[in-house]
Amino acid sequence: MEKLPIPKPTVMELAILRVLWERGPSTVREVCDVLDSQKSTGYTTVLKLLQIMTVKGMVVRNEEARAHVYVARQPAESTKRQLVSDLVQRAFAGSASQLMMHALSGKKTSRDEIEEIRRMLDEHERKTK
Amino acid sequence: MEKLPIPKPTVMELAILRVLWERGPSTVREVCDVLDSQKSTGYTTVLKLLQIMTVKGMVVRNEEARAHVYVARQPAESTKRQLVSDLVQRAFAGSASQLMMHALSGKKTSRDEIEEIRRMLDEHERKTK
DNA sequence: TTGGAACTACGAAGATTTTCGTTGCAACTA
DNA sequence: TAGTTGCAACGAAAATCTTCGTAGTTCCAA
Repeated sequence: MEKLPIPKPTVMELAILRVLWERGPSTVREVCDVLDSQKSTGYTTVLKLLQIMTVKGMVVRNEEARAHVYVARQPAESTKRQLVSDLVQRAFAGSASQLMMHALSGKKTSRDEIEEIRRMLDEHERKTK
Repeated sequence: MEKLPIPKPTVMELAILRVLWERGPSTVREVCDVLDSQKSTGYTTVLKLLQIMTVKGMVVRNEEARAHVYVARQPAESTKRQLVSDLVQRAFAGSASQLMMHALSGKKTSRDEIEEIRRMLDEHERKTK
């Protein structure tokens, strides 16, 4: 009954995944505490979300301890790639440069950040040569 | 009763906006035909969406003709900027370079596209100097 | 051993988004 | 004029996503 393609995370699911990526394996309580520091989120709400995410295959959990420990099943990288790719398709007709243009025109992109992007372009070109 | 901040378009709303941006002022029928070429979408579905978008202030319509003519109220640029900004915040903690990195690691970005991005970076740096 | 604290499971309410059936009207046509 | 077609309006169903109340368990401490 495995559905291989893990669906794109919803807004709340992504918020939870970010906590798991950052903290590593975490209990509902731990995820909840982090989220609460940004936006009040009820305990059972987070629990429910994690249960749903388990069914969707986004996370797996270790039930040995009384408080189950959840782990993101996909690494941050591939999920983020999926999100970007989705937006690029839906809003920019597949054009990465268009995406970049609009990212830059947004608020503050520091000089350092621009330099960082250049480094990435070099890197990327070197790798795919 | 004007709510100035136009909300972020949903998936379907964005699809419709893209048609309006591309075609310019269009009737429901025209939008519908374009959308249908990608994914079957019922006429009344598109009509309803456009009515909702009118209430939200995303589009305005000219009711002179029997078939109302809809126009996007925000230019493509600002809406796309909003979408990118939203993703950058939600998935990349505000880092444009992280966004870029994941965009590059996605599909195969052509050499030309990379060059194009470099040009944009130069441009952007020159402008904000 | 009893009571409370911390958890999971579950269902269902709320909120949002998407889809569509129906109705009524206006314009066209045979 | 009677029938047909195209359109707007509307309501409500369907599909998602988010939130939370309640019930049942387990564990610990007094």
